Amino acid sequence: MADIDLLQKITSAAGLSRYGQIAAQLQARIVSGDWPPGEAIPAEGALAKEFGIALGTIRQAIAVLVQEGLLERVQGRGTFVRKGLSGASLMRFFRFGGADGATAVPRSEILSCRAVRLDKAMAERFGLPSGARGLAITRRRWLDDKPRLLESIWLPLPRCEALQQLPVWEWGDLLYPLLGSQCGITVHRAVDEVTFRTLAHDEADLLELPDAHPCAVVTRHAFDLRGTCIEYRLTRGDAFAFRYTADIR
Amino acid sequence: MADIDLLQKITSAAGLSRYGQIAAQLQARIVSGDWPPGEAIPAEGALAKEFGIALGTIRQAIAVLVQEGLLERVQGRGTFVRKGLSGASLMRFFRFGGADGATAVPRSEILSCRAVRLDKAMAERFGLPSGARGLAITRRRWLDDKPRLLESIWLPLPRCEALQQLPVWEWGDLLYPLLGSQCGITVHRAVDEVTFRTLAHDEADLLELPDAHPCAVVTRHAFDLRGTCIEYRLTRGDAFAFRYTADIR
DNA sequence: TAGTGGTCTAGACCACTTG
DNA sequence: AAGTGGTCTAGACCACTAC
Repeated sequence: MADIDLLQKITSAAGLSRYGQIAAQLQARIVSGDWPPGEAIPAEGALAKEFGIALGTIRQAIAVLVQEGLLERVQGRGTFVRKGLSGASLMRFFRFGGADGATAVPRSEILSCRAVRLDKAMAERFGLPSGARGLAITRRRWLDDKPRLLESIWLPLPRCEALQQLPVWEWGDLLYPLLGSQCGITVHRAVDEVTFRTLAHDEADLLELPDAHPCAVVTRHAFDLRGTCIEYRLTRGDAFAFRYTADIR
Repeated sequence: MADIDLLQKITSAAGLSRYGQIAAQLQARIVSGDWPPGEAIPAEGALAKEFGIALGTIRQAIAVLVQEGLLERVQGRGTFVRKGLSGASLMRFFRFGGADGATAVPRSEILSCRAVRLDKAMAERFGLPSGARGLAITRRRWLDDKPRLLESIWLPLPRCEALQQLPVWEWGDLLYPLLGSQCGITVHRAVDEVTFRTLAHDEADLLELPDAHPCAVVTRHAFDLRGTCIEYRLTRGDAFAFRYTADIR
């Protein structure tokens, strides 16, 4: 009992509750790949026994990671490591044509893909030194046989080197599953910023829209399980197809 | 014990856990005004005793309402009914000029305010019969001595009747605190939908922007504690001042 | 010092899923 | 039937806030 009290005081001094510490340890195992995405983690009872804590406490730790979106609980089946984002989530911002336009995956056409020197700002995003190398990709996305979105994507090297080996016609329509299978990167979180401007000449040409047509610009930072930025993306689409819903409080 | 088991079975049959039921009862007291916004609710121990349940269960019930945004817990002080939205939250979508533009409250200029017959769609939003009366308000909002936003607001009558009695020059810059003080309505949730279009002649005039200038349109449905829609608002602003950040997962 | 919420324990039984 | 998470109990002590 005295041991437990002492331990409690030490952890409190460190600024973390017991379940907070446990949550951090569980997170470490997920991040390290010890428990891969889609797999079940050990049962509550087993974990409680392993850490030498009560059931309620391990449940609290798990609840933290569920809240963070790292874990998913399913009654009767177990607790699972969440798979990464599908990547189709960018379409949340646009509604093109048909009724099922929201769910359909637009076809991807790679316009260019080459290794480049990252400028200072871009390298900093990826936590790399200035002048580090990256992959610069230009992509056009089609829906209903019409060009809908224009994307400029930057990825850090050498982390995404495997992509260079794979011919672009084998990439498929979604980047994130590709990052998972080829580079072992799970995209766990993305932050999108929306602004608005008019299209440049070349952009308008590629999107088959009039010159200086209004467009919505979505700037995305995507992060892996560790919280490291692993993608910077600039998406442009017809402003008049933009539609977004926000729920406040 | 047998009583408790029986009760458990009945409640399960009803599809609600014990803490779910308790949460519903607490919510009812909040909605009814029994526990007004900003006030503390009784302590956990007192509630547990009143409902004849364990501490952990009442805590779970409270957690539900915290998650819904109805309650707020503060260690050492108590659990409080959350006050409604301030109404300034619409500025989340726009960044005008200065650094503190995000926090500043724009000055409100009421252009018109009159009682009208609501059309079918509008009456349905408010849960009123077709042809019911409502208040139609046009408002222009200023920041840095420039017109920034144009708002068309509809409110249900007779719920908001008190507003008609008050001269518009005494309304102040924020609508929601006014709805609280004059009509006893707490705005607890809002759903905003963003689209883009170009300005009509009259709109461009009022915003001192060129004709057919691109604009962002925010369509808002606001709801009270009961979940009833109590405001429909259409806000228009310069598209080039639009900026919004979304965090995915 | 008294009262509040925050953390933690060591059990019990229930509901759901799978084999 | 066995294993999982979901609900609930009846306590204990700690950290924070206010008087």
